[in-house]
Amino acid sequence: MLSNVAAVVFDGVAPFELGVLCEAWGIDRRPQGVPYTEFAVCTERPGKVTTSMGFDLDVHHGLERIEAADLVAVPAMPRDKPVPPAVVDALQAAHERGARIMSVCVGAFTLGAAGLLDGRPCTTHWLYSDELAERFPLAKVDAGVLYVDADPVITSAGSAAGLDACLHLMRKEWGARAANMAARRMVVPPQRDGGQAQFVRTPVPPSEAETLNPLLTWIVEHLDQRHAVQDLAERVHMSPRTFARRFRDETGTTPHQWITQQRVQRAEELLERTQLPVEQIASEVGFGNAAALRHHFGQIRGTSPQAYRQAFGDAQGTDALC
DNA sequence: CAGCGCTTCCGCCACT
DNA sequence: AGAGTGGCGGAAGCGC
Repeated sequence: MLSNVAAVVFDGVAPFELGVLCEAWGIDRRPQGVPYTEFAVCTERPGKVTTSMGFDLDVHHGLERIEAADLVAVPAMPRDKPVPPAVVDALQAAHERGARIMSVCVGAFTLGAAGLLDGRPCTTHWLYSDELAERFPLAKVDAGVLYVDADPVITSAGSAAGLDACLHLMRKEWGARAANMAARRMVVPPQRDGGQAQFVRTPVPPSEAETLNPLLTWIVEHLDQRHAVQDLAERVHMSPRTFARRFRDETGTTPHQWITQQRVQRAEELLERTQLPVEQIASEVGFGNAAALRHHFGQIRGTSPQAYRQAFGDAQGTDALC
């Protein structure tokens, strides 16, 4: 269930991280075929809430709004100030009744204060991961990833990684097509995988010519073919060694892993919108056989292609929007 | 699911 | 000196 989202804020909230949540959950994208979520921002005492950027919010809802939410979202808030006890109580109550809780960036500290990270794998902005581990010794902090889905508790890394976590949740609940559509409306790349490294060295490459982007889109357009690292390196006139390094710098993964992810992603789309047999989908996305597809699909998505099609497949085959 | 041959990845180092 | 490159080899991972 994912139809009602509440974002919790208190004084000093970071506007960008809150904005990420508003953008992800607060916009009606039903015309694009994305399920609707009721969304509200709430706080202990409705009214003025200060932000970290020198302007204030006027929040209309109190913490009781959380009771209706199946997802409680926590943006980045001051980690050096005590979390209001009422917020702690509300988070714990939400967790106990089975709601999902997600945090963005240092919002993880708020979850930690509510004891929600104890014994769970989690992450936060790489700058603060040591501090998080120190202050919440029972939390299993992984500093190197974009987000961690320890359902029902999802934590994400710095700022924009929150969006990746949101898209991940949409994909999980609504399927790849709805998630891709939402991503498209937000004009962000469809989805980065959670395990992707936080520390991407060249997040904004200087210019098209100095980038692997053209190669990446070429690969995606020719997914059905085999792609050896050596050939790819030649295509961009680099030695295999340099190519591998540049690839990691720009994407945060290795060529092989990246391609596998793309293949699974494409397979998802085909499972959703076509009736093609798994065998044929496997070969269209570049897996040698159906077993290979099943293997990687299971690894990355945690289900089988068949089960995925059951859950998200479009029996009518109508596909006007994508 | 095991085993085998091949590819990939990464640390190290020498060279521009 | 310092940054980027590329070859090498071993371990891990992959496809079949």
